[in-house]
Amino acid sequence: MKYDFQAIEKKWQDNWEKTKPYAAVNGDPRPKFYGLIEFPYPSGQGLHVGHPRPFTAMDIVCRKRRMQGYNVLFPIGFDSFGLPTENYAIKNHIHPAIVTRDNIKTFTAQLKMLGYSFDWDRCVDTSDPNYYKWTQWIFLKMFENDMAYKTTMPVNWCTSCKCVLANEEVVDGVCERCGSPVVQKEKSQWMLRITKYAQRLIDDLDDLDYINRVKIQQRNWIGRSEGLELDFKVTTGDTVTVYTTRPDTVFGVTYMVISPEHPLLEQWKDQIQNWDEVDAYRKEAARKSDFERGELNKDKTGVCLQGVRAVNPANRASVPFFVSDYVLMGYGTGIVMGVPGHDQRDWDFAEKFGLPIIEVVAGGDMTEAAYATKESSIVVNSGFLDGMTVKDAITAMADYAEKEGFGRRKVNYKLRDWVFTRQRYWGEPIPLVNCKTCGWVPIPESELPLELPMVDSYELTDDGESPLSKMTDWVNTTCPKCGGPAQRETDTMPNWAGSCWYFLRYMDPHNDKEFASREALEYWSPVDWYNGGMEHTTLHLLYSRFWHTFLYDIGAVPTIEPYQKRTSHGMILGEGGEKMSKSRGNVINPNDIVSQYGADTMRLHIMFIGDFEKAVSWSNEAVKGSKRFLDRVWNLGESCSDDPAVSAQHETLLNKTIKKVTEDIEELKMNTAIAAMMTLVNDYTAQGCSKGDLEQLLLLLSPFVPHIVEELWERKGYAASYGKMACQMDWPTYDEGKIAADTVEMAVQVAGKLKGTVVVPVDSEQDAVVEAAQKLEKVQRAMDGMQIVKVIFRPNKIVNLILKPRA
RNA sequence: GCCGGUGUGGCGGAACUGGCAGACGCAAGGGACUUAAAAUCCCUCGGUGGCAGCACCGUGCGGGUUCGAGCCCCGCCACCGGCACCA
Repeated sequence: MKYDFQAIEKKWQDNWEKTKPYAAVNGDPRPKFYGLIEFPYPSGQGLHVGHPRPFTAMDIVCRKRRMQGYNVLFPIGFDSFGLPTENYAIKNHIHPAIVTRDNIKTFTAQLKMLGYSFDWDRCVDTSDPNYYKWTQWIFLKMFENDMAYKTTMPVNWCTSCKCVLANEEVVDGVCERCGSPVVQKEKSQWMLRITKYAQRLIDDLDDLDYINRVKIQQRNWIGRSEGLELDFKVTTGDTVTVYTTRPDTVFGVTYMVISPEHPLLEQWKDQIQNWDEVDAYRKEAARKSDFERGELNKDKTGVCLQGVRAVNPANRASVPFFVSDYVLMGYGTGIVMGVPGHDQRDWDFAEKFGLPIIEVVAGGDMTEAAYATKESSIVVNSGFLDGMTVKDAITAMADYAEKEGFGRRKVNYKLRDWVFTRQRYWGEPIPLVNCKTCGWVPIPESELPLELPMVDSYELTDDGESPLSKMTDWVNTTCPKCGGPAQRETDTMPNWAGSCWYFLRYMDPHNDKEFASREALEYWSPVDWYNGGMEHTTLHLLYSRFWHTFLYDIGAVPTIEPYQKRTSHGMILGEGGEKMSKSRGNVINPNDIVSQYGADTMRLHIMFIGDFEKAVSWSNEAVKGSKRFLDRVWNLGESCSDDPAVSAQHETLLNKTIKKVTEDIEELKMNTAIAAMMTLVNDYTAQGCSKGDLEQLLLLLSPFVPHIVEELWERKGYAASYGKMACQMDWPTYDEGKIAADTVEMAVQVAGKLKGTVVVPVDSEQDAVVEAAQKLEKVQRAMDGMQIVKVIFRPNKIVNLILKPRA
């Protein structure tokens, strides 16, 4: 017998809409639980099958928490600024605000259709001026605290679209949209000093319950390294500084290299005898994109600076100076010491330019390749360092350099400051004006939000300036400080801005005095459990940790870290295990699954499909199994007896199942939790069940498949007798005593090979089990002509008989 | 190259702390019901040999530790994700 899921799901969704059983209550005396999912970008394609995976998982966790007595905040919103909407708007000549409004409508309907227990009254939308007012406010706080600054830097420029592209829009060196080459172009940009927080963003990870790969990826991205800054005297009369993590190899320096972008080159112009050649090389390097420089990295290029030499501070040797693009301006000092013996890049360079290669750590073959040393390798050819291990020599050289005054210990990070501006329309306006006399001046807080003007054309300009730059009425304003003429900043914030703090707004979404009240922040902070995609680990997750730590420093939020726990889900792939994409035609639309099988089946199946953390491929065929399971549950409602007690025959399995489901949900092992419930249902179906048995099952199922559960809960009269919906009941508890059976089945092995099992009383002694085991036919056969020399015995688990031939 | 991760039936996946490999589901085959089909229900379902009892083999490959290894150790291979001239 099939159930009418369409009618049932509609009925309960309407009910929840009216009765709001999932509303979070600020200041409630119950313990709080804040569960968070990454709010979706409301794209024109609507909800993707990838969304329900994390959403359903957290919905289950939150529904269970409510049943466990928590005051749960499980909010939803929309991250609605961004490029796809803007591009769609350009193509179809519809204003992005309208596109966004329509898309949010679609998303809202789809999310409600899946029965999530969101508190819809707290919904936020990052492109709503009431929201981005506070995004701008936080930016102004950053500006006030010297965390935002403007600088000129190269950006990606599409030669065909004549516009600036975000890094994410550059794929393999070409424009994602038109396939034209992307080149670098200098532009003035607002930057955020995330590097100031590099160390804290590493250190504060220690106390957080993040899955390990997230922590590792963030640490690697920040890229802390400990080393030494070393000063080298140069024949130009200057002293240059290099950064090295390997001061033990200073005696192996045979040349120096400076980055083509280094400003010092310009200063040395008159002393470089082959300046024309050097200058040509610089210009060539400038033309290359980062991508080309990276791609062509195998073949080293460079030019020797004629007339410039450096002196090795360790051994007074004079070494040549080169310019080469394998040295990056953005890391360290833009100058490196060349140690070809122990760095493969330096080795390649030395080979190409015929430079000497000195072995300073024993163990390798310098004619073949650089020798990658270990901490325990021994230093040679290095004066006072000779005979030391690499590890000791690093310390010894650092001490020596500091004592002699030509070096300092130094920590470096790979993390760069955050380029915070986009030359686009559909983003938060930056609330600053540029005044000839006062410089950059923030607009007064009372004028926030600085709203995006409605422009006639939000299309891109030829010169790469933001579409806002053409809005002269809007651009030209007066300086808030001196009252003189001034211009507004016309770039907007990147799409990561709004998501940096949205979880704070959920705590107090309608507040028009502050981004959230102190009481709300103190009550709900921090987010207890945040689930999201691995692809956001070094972007959104890191950015929002940075903002939050900054907000803590200025006293705006009560905790240092925003999220106590972070988990991550795997991707849903198409049928063949390939990424879902329009071009492959393998995109699964959740709508189709819901209309064919119902929301409960969709929810159940997306959880049952596999290990939550791993990528899985979707199978339309397999969905049927989940539907069949729900049909069987429905049938139990028709067939169960009226007995309100849990029946003895199901007691053990039921208690085991409650334990399994209770524990598995906490580890997001929804697949095994569901498997356990399937086993229970199979047992109920085969042996029949009572109303009491069914009641417990429904409570367990309630977070997973809420619609069918509420319907059965009502029909079978539980709702009437308790006066509550199933989702408002207490979570079922289990009794360990009822899980433990009187007897246990133990494995019997002979010489490690399984021969059978014996059923014995729990906690049987070794002798009794061995005796029982020897009665097994297979054991007897194996023992023919043998005697027992040893018995391995693990109570209630296994007995293993070790035999040898009878003498 | 570096850092993570993964590898188990035809498929998705289970397996506690080293203790009965393959739970649960899909597909497949056989049967029941049906005029028939769908749905539902029952049975089989890692491989090889055998009518069968049963025997042997089996968790990417090669070694090792152990009474016992999918799980631990050493050495490989393949795939996935991230970073990548970061000195």
